[in-house]
Amino acid sequence: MARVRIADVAAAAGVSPTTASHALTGRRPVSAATLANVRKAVADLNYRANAVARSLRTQRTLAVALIVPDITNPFYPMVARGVQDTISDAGYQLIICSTDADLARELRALRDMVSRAVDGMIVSLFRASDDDLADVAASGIPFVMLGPMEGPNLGDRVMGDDRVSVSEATRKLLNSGRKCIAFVGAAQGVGPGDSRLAGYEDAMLAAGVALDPNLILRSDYSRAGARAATAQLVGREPPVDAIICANDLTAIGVMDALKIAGLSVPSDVAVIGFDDIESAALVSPALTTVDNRAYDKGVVCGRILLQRMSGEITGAFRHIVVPSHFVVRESA
Amino acid sequence: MARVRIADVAAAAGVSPTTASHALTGRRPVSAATLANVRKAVADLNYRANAVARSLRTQRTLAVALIVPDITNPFYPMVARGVQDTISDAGYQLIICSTDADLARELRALRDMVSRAVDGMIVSLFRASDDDLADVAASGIPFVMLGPMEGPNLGDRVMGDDRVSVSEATRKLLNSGRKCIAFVGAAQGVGPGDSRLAGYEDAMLAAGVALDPNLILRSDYSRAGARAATAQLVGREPPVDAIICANDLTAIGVMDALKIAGLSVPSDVAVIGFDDIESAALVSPALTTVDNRAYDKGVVCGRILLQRMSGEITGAFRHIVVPSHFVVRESA
DNA sequence: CGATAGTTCCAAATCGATTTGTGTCAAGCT
DNA sequence: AGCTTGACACAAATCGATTTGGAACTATCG
Repeated sequence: MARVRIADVAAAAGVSPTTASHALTGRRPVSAATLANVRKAVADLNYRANAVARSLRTQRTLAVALIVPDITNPFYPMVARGVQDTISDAGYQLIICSTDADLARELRALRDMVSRAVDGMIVSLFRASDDDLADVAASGIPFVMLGPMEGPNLGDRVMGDDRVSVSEATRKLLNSGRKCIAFVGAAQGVGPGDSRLAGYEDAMLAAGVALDPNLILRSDYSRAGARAATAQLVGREPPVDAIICANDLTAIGVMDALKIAGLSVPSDVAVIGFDDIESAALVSPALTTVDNRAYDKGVVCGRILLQRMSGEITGAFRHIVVPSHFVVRESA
Repeated sequence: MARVRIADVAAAAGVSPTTASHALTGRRPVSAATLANVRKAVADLNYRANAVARSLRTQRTLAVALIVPDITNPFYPMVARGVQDTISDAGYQLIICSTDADLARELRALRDMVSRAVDGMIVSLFRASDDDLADVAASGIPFVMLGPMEGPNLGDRVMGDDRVSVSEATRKLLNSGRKCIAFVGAAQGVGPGDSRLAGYEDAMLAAGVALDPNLILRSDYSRAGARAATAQLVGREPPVDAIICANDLTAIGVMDALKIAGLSVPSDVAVIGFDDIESAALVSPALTTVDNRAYDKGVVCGRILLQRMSGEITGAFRHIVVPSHFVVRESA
């Protein structure tokens, strides 16, 4: 129960703590006999170095923090997996903090991770302001921002090309002969909805179609919210024959409403989502959507962070775009 | 960039580090004037206590580790949320480690968390053996096991009543007149499938129905696997008129196969899943299933751990069962 | 043989906080 | 006045590892 210290190991091996440390870390050479003795003592006593003490001395924790708005949103676990697969070979542990998209919790997580002296951070914030990130930057801990948000140039940034990919999806609908295309999104400034709406607008304008504000609805990324919003779209003249949605849950809610209204997808109305969550392939008709490449984004974040932490790259912050894939299924 | 230490704060406030520490921790009283000076110095210098140094001295990290097989399985993020909501008020940070149900990673995570001296652990293991947990127990760190697995009495345990609830679900099918009920599960010893199968068997035997080995299929918890397995069930005589599944994904795969075979759910065949994942409500027909209460299990784990860490409970380990809910939708 | 280089090991300093032991001073009480 | 008590501040020890600066000892070589 009483923890074994390196001094105990050293005593058992008949050497000084210094030598035991050198034997275990390989920082300086020790004789083969000493090495064997120390190894044996470690095994006999079941010694595990105290990472807290080591970190204090070495000024490294071998830990990377991932701060996300909501771990139950399937996007983030997939990001986490990408990060972990990337950094764990270099010996880093991933610490995941979920903040519930709550400002106080976001701030607390940021402060706490700085205080715990993690070696690097990957942050995806919904509410925190630039000043809060400035605090992190001031601490000298390298960090990567994940998400579409604009912001100060305080660290590296990894983002999707939401705007471009939604624009392309919209163009495809136009090319396939859809005439009246609506967009169901989120309140302004909340999450990634704005850039997706911008993509929709880009494509419409590029095709010479005037934007109709009545075809742009605000929702809240939820299935129920989308269902309610869609009610406003049915029965219009000319009839809406395609709907672009800010995310997959919205698209599923839209399809609920269409079914209730007696419209069939995709023959009457085409529907396109965003994210490619697992459910997208499960609903009927299966959802045509845009894969946001969560895993790959995690990998990219992990890689940049590794390079920053090792000093391999310094100076100017990178802005890396991870392009999305269009996933064609049945709904469009 | 150079980190601010408490000595710097003390200097700025014109007191000794000792006094600064007392002012900040409240461990001993200080004069109002001193307190104000120290607070001001903290604000001016933007001081954040180094948690590593503090942990070394206090022998507490205020961190709890959650070790799970796969963070992308929606069950575990929900558990994480329950844990976090429970422990964060007490000042604990949650550290989530995903092990990919890989033995080497499970061991590494266990060792690493012991080495990092977390104050408590919640572990859900797929592969690791009892000895490995014995190491954790030997370290004196309290831990809670989450999952249905049998095992040594080394720590507190939180589990579902999978067997009972599947048994009840099966009984309901029998009561509603289903005659030929199959079970699609997983390979023996992998995950929670065994106890669910046992529940199926309990109900069948209790109803005086002999078990037919041909009605018990092994799959792998995946949609595709279940689809393939189900092929063996169609066209039998007497026809299978109900299928109990080890989890929801399996159930969804089963429904895929039934649709292909031209059978309708639930009129020809009733289907029941387990877990109540988000997709369960999204598929068509919506899946009747058993809610495994991930969030509540997280809360229970967190509560027990808090009590152990505070010394509020000691001695004999608890075995807590979190009963499941039957969720009736359209498929049965 | 003496100088030099190379091994091998140890004592002590260090990381940055908290905690213990002690001293000082002023107020309260007999 | 003398004694006790409490408030307040500081110096030094402490947590458990790593790292620095030598010391001791052994080979090698001219």
